[in-house]
Amino acid sequence: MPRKKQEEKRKRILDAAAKVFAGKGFYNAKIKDVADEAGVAHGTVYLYFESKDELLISLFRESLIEVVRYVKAEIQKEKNAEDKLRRMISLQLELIETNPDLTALMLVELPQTGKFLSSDCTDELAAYMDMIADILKEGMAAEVFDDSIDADVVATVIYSGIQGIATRWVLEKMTYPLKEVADKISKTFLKGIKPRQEQ
Amino acid sequence: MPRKKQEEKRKRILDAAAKVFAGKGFYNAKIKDVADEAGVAHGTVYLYFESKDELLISLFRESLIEVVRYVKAEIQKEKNAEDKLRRMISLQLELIETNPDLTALMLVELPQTGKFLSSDCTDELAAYMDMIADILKEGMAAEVFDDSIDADVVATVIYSGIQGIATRWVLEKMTYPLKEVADKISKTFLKGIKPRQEQ
Amino acid sequence: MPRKKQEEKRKRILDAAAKVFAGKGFYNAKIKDVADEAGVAHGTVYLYFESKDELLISLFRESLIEVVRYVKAEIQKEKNAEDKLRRMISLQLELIETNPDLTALMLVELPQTGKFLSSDCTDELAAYMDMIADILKEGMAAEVFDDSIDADVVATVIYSGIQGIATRWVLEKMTYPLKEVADKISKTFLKGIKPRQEQ
Amino acid sequence: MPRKKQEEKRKRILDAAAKVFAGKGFYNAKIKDVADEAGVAHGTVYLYFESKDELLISLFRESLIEVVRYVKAEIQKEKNAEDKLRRMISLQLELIETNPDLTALMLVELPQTGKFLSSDCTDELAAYMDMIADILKEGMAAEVFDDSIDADVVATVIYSGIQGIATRWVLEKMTYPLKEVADKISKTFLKGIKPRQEQ
DNA sequence: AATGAATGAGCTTTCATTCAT
DNA sequence: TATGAATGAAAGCTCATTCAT
Repeated sequence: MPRKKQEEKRKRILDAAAKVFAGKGFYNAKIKDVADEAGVAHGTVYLYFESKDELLISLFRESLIEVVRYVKAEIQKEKNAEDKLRRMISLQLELIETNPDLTALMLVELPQTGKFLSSDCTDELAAYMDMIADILKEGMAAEVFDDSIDADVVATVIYSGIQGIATRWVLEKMTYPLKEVADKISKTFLKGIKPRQEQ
Repeated sequence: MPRKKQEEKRKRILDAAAKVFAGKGFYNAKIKDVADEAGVAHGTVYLYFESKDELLISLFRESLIEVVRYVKAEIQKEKNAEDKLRRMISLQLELIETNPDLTALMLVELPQTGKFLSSDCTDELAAYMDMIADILKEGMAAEVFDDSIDADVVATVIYSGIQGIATRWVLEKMTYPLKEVADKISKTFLKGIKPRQEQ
Repeated sequence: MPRKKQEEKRKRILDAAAKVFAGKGFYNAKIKDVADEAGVAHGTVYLYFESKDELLISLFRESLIEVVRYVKAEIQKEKNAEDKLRRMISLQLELIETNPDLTALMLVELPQTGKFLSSDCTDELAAYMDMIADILKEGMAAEVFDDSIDADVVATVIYSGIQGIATRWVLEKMTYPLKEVADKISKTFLKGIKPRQEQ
Repeated sequence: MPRKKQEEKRKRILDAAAKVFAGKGFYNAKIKDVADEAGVAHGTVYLYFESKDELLISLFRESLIEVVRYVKAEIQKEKNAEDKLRRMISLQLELIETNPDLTALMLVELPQTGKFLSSDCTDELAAYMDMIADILKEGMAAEVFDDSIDADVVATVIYSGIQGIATRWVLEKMTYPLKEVADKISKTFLKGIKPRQEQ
């Protein structure tokens, strides 16, 4: 089988895994379910992935890598830290809206699994968090952000806040559009909830 | 057997479950593990809980109820919305520091499980979120908080932000004290990350 | 506790066992079910019977002994073998109608159990079969029964035939009265199904 | 795997189940026992049968269907009702002699189970009983059987009588040949046990 | 490479039995 | 005696993984 075909099948299995794992949870999902969804025999999954665990980890890692790369690229286009932050938040929510399966999975299974599977995708997650922290630090340096904040703490809070909104959106009926929520989040973090004179 | 003794054993099993489920994850934990930790035979667990699932759900629900009751009571003691919010954040982190097992479980298993087990503990979670939203609304009415914010969205972001910090703390080595982090979080949400003249 | 009370409780448990075992089958019935039905704690059952198996065996043996004694006594009152046979068949069906629980149990569980539990109630069953064979032999000696028949074989066929009718009656809705069936059975065995001149 | 091979393995499991269930009783037999006897892993049993219960039911139903078909076919070859009845009794005992496992199972487990498992094999059993009743009715119409008999009752008695003999044969050492017993049974039912002039 | 029949480790759960009260 | 909480052996069943085809 040509390299191309192979890669394609691998991708099909990964996509199926995202859908199935997101739909019924990693532990409730059977390899057979994933194989069926991908349209292959369940034995075939083992030609591409070592184990069920490895399938999940691969899914996490590769998705995260892709997301980080994409978001980083998009952010470079913005001039200043504030716009970068706004764009990042907005992008993140867009991704969630576009790939709810993968998102649900990350939100719901990654913490679960990340802790117990010996996964290296922690690195990728850290990379993402670092990206946010970097934006913050850039802003602090440029004095558009308060230089007394703790970049790591705030980065974590921002990342988790977005995830929390996403979780709610996913667990509820996924009805309302997330775009308008992005502005509310950005505003919350940028200006805080206490009123300011100058605004 | 006296009622007292019975309740005590039930509690012991719940505590053991919190520890074991937090330690190895719900799906990796065996009923035998919980029983051993509680110092009872594994059959005994089934005298107090219908099934492994019900054990987890009970653990979630009862813990959440207790936490919500406690935090609500504490918050009443504060005069204004800003202090209530600070106190709430601070309390939440204290609780996390005091009961890392339970916290880890909530952070890591609740999303996982909440989605797939037909649990009613969603109600309790909603109650918590509502409590935060209520503080925000009170502050908006008193004009100490910006009245243009969306209380539900911000409540979710705050709640998730705290959880995110907690997750990081739990997944990392749980070394540094969370108390000082509380102030950083409060400040982030109250003042935002953009500098202000008046401060 | 007086001897009298003790015996009464033992009897209550046996009766409960008959009802419960007949109702859901020996293997599906729990000791708890029997205890509940008897109105005692389930631990109490073990004060009167060694084990669940022994409870069943006791039930079988004691009931069989009682039945054999009763039927034998009744039969003595009849003068000739033919009347004895008729009476035996009739009595047997009456007993079935009066104690459907016990009967169902004997029909349904005795074969099952008789084979696998090391039970001595085989003796009692043999005693019953012997009683029938004795009637037949008596009739053969008195030349009211054909002396070419094999008493053991015919006794078995008669006994089983009655049980078969009873089984059907029990498994169906137990509606129609068994009495009239008794005559049909007697006639079948006495005269056969081929027409006779003299009748 | 070819259809043929699959069917063969299914058959092997059914045969093993007949042997094992007959040998130790359904409830005492473990799936592992059946699997071992069939020479497969215990998980394999579940590839062919939904559950232990379903295995038993399948065994009953399929065996009964086969027996009924075979006996019916054989009986057609006989001209008159009397010969048909003799042949039926004789065939039945032959089958018992040839397949003691299956027979023991039917005798011992079918009543037990038929009552508690929601089985449709009652239909098959009824078909068998009907077949006997049909022979009787045919004889009654042709006036070779007494037209005052109740075909259903007599059919039940005959069927049960044969089973009773079989049970005894199975529970005892299965030594003597059943063939000669067949004649005794036939004679019992045809001529009755009371002597006749014409014979 | 792909298949899916077969495997068997390992789990949850049940319930007969025990024994402290 | 009577109770019922506690025990733990044991069994049914699942499903990730393997491997002959």
